[in-house]
Amino acid sequence: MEELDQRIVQLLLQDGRMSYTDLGKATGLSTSAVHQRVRRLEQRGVIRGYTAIVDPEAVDLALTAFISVKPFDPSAPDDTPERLVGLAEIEACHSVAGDENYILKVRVPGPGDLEDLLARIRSAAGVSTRTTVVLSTPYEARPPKL
Amino acid sequence: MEELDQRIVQLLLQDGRMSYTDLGKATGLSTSAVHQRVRRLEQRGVIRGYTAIVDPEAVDLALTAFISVKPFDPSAPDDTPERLVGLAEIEACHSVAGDENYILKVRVPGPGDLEDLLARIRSAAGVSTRTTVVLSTPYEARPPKL
DNA sequence: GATGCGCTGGTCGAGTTCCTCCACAAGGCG
DNA sequence: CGCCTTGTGGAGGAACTCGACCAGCGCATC
Repeated sequence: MEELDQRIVQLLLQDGRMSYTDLGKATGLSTSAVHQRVRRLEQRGVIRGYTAIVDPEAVDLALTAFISVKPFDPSAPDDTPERLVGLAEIEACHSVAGDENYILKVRVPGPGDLEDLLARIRSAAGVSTRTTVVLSTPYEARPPKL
Repeated sequence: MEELDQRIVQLLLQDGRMSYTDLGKATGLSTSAVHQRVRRLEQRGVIRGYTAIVDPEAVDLALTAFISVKPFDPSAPDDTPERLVGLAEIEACHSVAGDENYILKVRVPGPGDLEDLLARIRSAAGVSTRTTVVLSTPYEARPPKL
């Protein structure tokens, strides 16, 4: 990816609502040119979308946890992600190397909901779980430096 | 938080670039009223910012990993997050319950960079590390359901 | 080595839409 | 009643978006 696109992406990572006009000023391009490039980045899949960064506690999702997941039957075909995709509390699902197969990042209002969620995960995917509760998060969702 | 704010936040989680006019149509409020509410949400810290969601591979950050971190000296005052905040490869830092003290989420171009980063983490924070490499991520950064 | 063609990626301008601020109204509440 | 909060509506200015046009470049053709 070339220099200009990279700078545009960098700027949009830092402020996803920046206007095309400002992006143009920051990159030395005209508004239309920037707009065109952003559209291309979007349809190439480099930019997958935009979102607000929200304080989880303010929306009643005070409890974050990582759940490591391992199928009961390692020989069965592994469709864990599809089985879990319907659980909205799961923010992310990573397939990982190591003892367990997947790491899930989940957010729930409180401990009771976590207990409930764990039961639903186990029954939906046929897996055993190991949960690591997040006590606090010093930082999160930092934009990467390109 | 009341119903209307919640719906606005929900919409902005799904599309961080939605215009105030559209937010108004979706919530039945006038453009000005929505704008006012969003501003309040921002300055109350409910909305911390906006960002583009970018395909990591497209920006040469193909390797994601979780690094669990534990100080060499458990009795020393723990300022690990501050010591690591300067390392741009670290996307998130969570203090967790369990055997280790923190879980870091990091992104680097490749294995060599991970090795290098681990060395920098250890020397900067005086910690031992255990890293879990992400093989693939079925989904990530899903907007929570409010 | 020129000529000419198509492609890519840029500027410019104009019409439309959106943002943003302000004045004012409607509803709690002491 | 007065005050605070939260809405509405409108107007001026800024931003978006589209089309027309242009410059550079690769390349087949003469």
